[in-house]
Amino acid sequence: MKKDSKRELILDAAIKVIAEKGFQYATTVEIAKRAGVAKGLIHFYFENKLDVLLSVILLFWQEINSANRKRLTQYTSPVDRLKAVFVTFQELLLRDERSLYWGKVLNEGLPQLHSIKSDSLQKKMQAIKRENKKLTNTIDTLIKEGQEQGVINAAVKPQVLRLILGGASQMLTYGMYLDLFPKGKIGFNADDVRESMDMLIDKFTTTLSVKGEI
Amino acid sequence: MKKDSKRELILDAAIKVIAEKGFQYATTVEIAKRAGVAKGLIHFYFENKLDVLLSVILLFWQEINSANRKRLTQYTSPVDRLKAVFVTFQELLLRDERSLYWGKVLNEGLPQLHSIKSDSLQKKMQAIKRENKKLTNTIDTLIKEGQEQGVINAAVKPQVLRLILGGASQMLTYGMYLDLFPKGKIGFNADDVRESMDMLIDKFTTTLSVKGEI
Amino acid sequence: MKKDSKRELILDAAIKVIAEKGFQYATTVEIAKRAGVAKGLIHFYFENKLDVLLSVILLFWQEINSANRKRLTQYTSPVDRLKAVFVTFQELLLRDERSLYWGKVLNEGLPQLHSIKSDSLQKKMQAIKRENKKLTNTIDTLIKEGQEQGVINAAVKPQVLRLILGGASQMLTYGMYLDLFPKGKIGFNADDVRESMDMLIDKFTTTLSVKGEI
Amino acid sequence: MKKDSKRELILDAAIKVIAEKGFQYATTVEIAKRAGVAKGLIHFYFENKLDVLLSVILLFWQEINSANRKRLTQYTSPVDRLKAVFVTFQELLLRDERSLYWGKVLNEGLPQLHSIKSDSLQKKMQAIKRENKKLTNTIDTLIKEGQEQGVINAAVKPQVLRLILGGASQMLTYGMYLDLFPKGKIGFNADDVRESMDMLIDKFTTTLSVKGEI
DNA sequence: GATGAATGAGCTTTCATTCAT
DNA sequence: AATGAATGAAAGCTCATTCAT
Repeated sequence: MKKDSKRELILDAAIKVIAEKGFQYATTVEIAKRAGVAKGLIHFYFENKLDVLLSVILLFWQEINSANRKRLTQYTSPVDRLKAVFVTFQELLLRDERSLYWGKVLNEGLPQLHSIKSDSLQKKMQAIKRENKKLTNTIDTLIKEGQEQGVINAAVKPQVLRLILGGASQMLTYGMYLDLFPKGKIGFNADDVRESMDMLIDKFTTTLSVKGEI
Repeated sequence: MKKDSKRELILDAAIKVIAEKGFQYATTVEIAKRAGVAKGLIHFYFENKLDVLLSVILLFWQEINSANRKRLTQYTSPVDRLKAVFVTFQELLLRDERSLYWGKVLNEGLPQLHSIKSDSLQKKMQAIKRENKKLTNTIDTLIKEGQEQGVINAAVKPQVLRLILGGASQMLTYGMYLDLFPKGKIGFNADDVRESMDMLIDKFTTTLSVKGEI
Repeated sequence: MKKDSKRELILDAAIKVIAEKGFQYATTVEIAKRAGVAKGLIHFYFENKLDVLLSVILLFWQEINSANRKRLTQYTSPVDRLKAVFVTFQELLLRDERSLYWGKVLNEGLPQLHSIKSDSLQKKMQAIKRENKKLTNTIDTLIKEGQEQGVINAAVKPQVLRLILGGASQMLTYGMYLDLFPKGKIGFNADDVRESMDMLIDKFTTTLSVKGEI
Repeated sequence: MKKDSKRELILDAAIKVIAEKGFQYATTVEIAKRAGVAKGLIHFYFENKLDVLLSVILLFWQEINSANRKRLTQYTSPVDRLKAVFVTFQELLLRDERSLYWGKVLNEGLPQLHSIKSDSLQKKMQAIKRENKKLTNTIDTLIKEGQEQGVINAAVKPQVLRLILGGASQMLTYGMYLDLFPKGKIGFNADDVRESMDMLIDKFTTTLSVKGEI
């Protein structure tokens, strides 16, 4: 940890600068300045600027999957577990200021695989996709299980429901990010986000005996 | 129309290149090449590269508000009108291939206002924000009306519901965009998107006398 | 004159724009705009932008030599004629506002001959040098005659005296040019310039009987 | 000195290229090539191309004022001190080849202050004007003192005499500059220049009890 | 490990010039 | 004669990356 402290300073600075300026407009000079290290050091710890971005993103997906692994063991019903996934997502992003920037960074499109020459970066990209797919599969599987058990509306295609929930979750979190800045006061807080996501998932479930329209 | 054909070629090319590469990686050279014009012509019709981006975005919001103005007169109930807003959104984006790119371009973060020096671009930014606000206000107002009339769940804050619907809509449309490319087959089509949005909105309404779970 | 009116408008505009911005920063767009004609018309009347500059300069030297031809016939003594040359110079430059700009344009260095490819421009350059040489020769000859007649200090090399008189004349005129602009009020006027040049020349002459140190 | 060697190489190269081509035709590529460095390095040491020009000019005026400060303590009479100012000027310019280029660079018109956006360049311009004013004031003051003591012709306005002397000095030096190039052999040398300036100043003085022609 | 001077490919932008109308 | 849309060479400048210290 002492050993890697500079590397972490760079990653921390990179998340913020990339979130604020976007990947291309985030310059190595500014990242280094924000991290309090010399410009050259970035290329000591990372292959190149893209490597920094990929490292930031991979770290996020690894953390989210790792957090999910722990949390999902606590629930058994598909609906509770589905809610838990999004709670994990929100918790990770709302943990601290730095994490909130992550939500913005993830919006940065990943570069086309074929445009990456370096082998090690190719592998890092594959790792990111694998982690990403892991979460996607988790969600889709939970939805399907819920539909088979008759507690989730079977009329909705799993991937469509995933996109609805993911889109809503992302948008609400993005709202939290904007709230960091004075201009963008949005009128709701982290608790509202959590409740709203739970409520949204409930719209697609019939966990209790029966209940209205689903 | 003949007069502005080259200008439109540039805008069309810009939408695609920006959607594929992102604004920052979209070079003027490539936009010009794709439009089949000399690169100098871009700066004849536009102040600079940013002006091209802003022009594309402004055009979109103007078209969407204009389409809404027409469509909303056809409905009276807040719920129907709310659905109509998102139908307009989907229709505009699914109209043709070019439009689909728009959804991607809109994800490009707008530059910080204070970083724009030029007066005319400042004005263009203001115009975009105005059009954007117009849509936002329309949606929020419809939700509030629905809540006052008791047909939309009053427990959800209007701006939260707007973000949920907007996020879902955007994510589903983005899925359609990915479908353009061989790799990303997503397993649902434009009709699915429309139905899903209607269904999602219905989750928050009690159009029928039945109150159900809302 | 009606025939060439547009050509003259362009030359007039060019003098001012070049004086204000310098030759390179004087754009054809601005020259055309100031002249009230279309940009393309410049290339109808002139081979290229350099041709405009050379035409402006050639015109000046032709006018000055032509004015000298007339004026010099009115005087016989070398000293009077020498003074007359500089009076012509001042008069031409102080004739009107446009002329004053000339003084500034003349400061623009002439391009290296070998960098001019076009034959016709090569010829125009030669013509300018010829006109320039004509004036130089006139001055040097007058000084030599004065020295031979014992009325001009023979200790000064003719070309040195020419440079002294030319430098002083140019500097004083340049002061008048600066006076056009609010900031540069210089505290002397056209009459002061004329008197000063006469006085300066007198310093090097013994026109009267004898008189002190010369 | 080792530290700044590249920066000085750039300044040296810039002086020459600007003198030969004029500021506007002096390209950063050529300055870099002549200095033997990469073109990017220019923008490492200087804000932009204009900054290079301003730095060159400021350096000159600082050197001239500094040299004057030392030299002027050696003389007491206004006339001797006035001559000394121009000797300093000549000496600085004739010190080595590089210095001679300075005379040409100084002829480049300074850009209009209001066209400079950058704060630091605004300050550099102010510094140049201050140094310039310092020399101007020195000369004008010496002339006035001489006039009050009755040794300099009181009929000439100080600023007019300054322009006469300055113009002559500049023109003679410019002649020396042309002598660098094969084509322009001018027939006088550095000693001629110095003597001529002394002689010119003497024309306006009555150092000896004799009043002579003044 | 850490620094920052130095590099140069690649970008946006300018603008003289052309040419169809 | 006159226009101005269109061209493209060439410029200034940025910034990821390298490397001697």
